[in-house]
Amino acid sequence: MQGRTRVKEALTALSAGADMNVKGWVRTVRVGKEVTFIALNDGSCMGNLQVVAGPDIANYEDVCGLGTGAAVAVRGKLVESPASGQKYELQASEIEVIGLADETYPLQKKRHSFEYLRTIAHLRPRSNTFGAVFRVRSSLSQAVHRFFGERGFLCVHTPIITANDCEGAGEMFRVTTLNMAGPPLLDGEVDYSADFFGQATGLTVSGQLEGELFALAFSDIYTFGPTFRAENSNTPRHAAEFWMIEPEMAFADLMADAALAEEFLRYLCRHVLDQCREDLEFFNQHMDPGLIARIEVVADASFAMMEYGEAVERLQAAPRKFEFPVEWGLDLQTEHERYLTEEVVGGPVFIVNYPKEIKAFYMRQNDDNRTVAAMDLLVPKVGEIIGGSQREERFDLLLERMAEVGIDPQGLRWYIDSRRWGSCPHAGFGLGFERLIMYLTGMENIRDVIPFPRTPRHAEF
RNA sequence: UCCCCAGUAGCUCAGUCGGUAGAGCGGGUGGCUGUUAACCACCAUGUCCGUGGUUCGAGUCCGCGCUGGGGAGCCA
Repeated sequence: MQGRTRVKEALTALSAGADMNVKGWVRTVRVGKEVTFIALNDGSCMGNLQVVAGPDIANYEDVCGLGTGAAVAVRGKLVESPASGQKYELQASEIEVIGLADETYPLQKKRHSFEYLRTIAHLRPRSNTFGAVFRVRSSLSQAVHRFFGERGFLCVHTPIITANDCEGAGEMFRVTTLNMAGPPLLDGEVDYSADFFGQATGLTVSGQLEGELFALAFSDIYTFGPTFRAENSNTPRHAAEFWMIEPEMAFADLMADAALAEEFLRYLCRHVLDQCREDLEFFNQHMDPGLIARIEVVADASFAMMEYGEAVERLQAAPRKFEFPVEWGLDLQTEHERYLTEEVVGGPVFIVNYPKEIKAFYMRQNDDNRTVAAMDLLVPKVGEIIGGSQREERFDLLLERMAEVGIDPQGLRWYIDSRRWGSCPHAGFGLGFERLIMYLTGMENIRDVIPFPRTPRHAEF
């Protein structure tokens, strides 16, 4: 007998009777005089395989002494379980102890706080919750690529190291090989012309600008990669390193953009409902009792759409007080967004056509001269989950807008060139991957949906 | 960065009016059992975050610092 059978395959076998090898980590051991039970997990699914060992196996004493966390290989026969609680169990004929775990193993067979588990991020994937989180994360990641692949979108890997420092999308991490203790100086300032790239560089805060260039060659593209923000944000929704999905479509306007965002989000909801059911039920039971119902609503509903101007009117007419003022021209706060999606609409809603003063320079100016073709998708419990826009494709207007907000066109010559030759209407959006995972699992802290999260003062592991 | 809350056994927490510290889980030992994060009995657990102060006496009150969490801002 060769190979290794995964716990998931064993538990879902069509019938009992097969001999198999199963390898994994011990979750609990229950020792008896005549028989010992081991709950074995290999990460392939939420459930454990019950291994039954009798005194007849060679190293029965060692097996009885196993602790939570040990790695073992079990050879045995899959049999119908005589007791309730599981359909099958593995009647062991041989148990090899591969890696011991003594009583100092930090994961106990009890509930731990998420705060504590963050301090042992190297071990928490062996817990039920984090097993489920990272199975869902992996499955969603693959679903993202499948969604775009099925629709003919080109996957583009935009650069991680960049010299764009004028996107205004947040503070950048500096990338340098200069000696920090004594950098070369020019007129009292650090001389980046002596640096590795001959100029100041940092980690990307967005792949959008490069993505646009590829959309103007391949029509429909997307990026899915890491993004870095050096903001000192201490909240459950922000990390210094996170993953972002940014599709971009040529010959598309804001409505086409919103249509894609809606199709995309509904596809991903349907995906976890169909493909991650066991893990989702775990979250629904332990984390967020309304989770599955909420995802089902989004998977089936069509999303509402509301003009920014109407949103402001609705907020001003709201029978409740907000902490922050509501007035045409001001940005919507989290409390406003949640009121709109939870109370006014009761489901996902696009807010479109924002005042140009509160949005980025690359968004397309509308004919009213005071709004831009921007959209935010708001969902209950989270607020903004997708932000996108139609881009300003008109050369003169783009330059005009850059001058207004004080961006030096020289640093973005390559971007402006795309409007010089063969420019066309195009649109795209950005979705924070971790926020999607939070939305679809009910996990409430971004640090608990990233394997080894990076936040201010935290880069361990 | 601002505001609020918390820090006590390996983990989760209790600790009253200021009087030298407890429970559950985990661990150890034994018992029992086709068991289900088993059950029963016994045993051991401590820089009460650090620091300075008030006090006869501080886990408890006060100042400062550190760490963690929540809210806000920034945003995805």
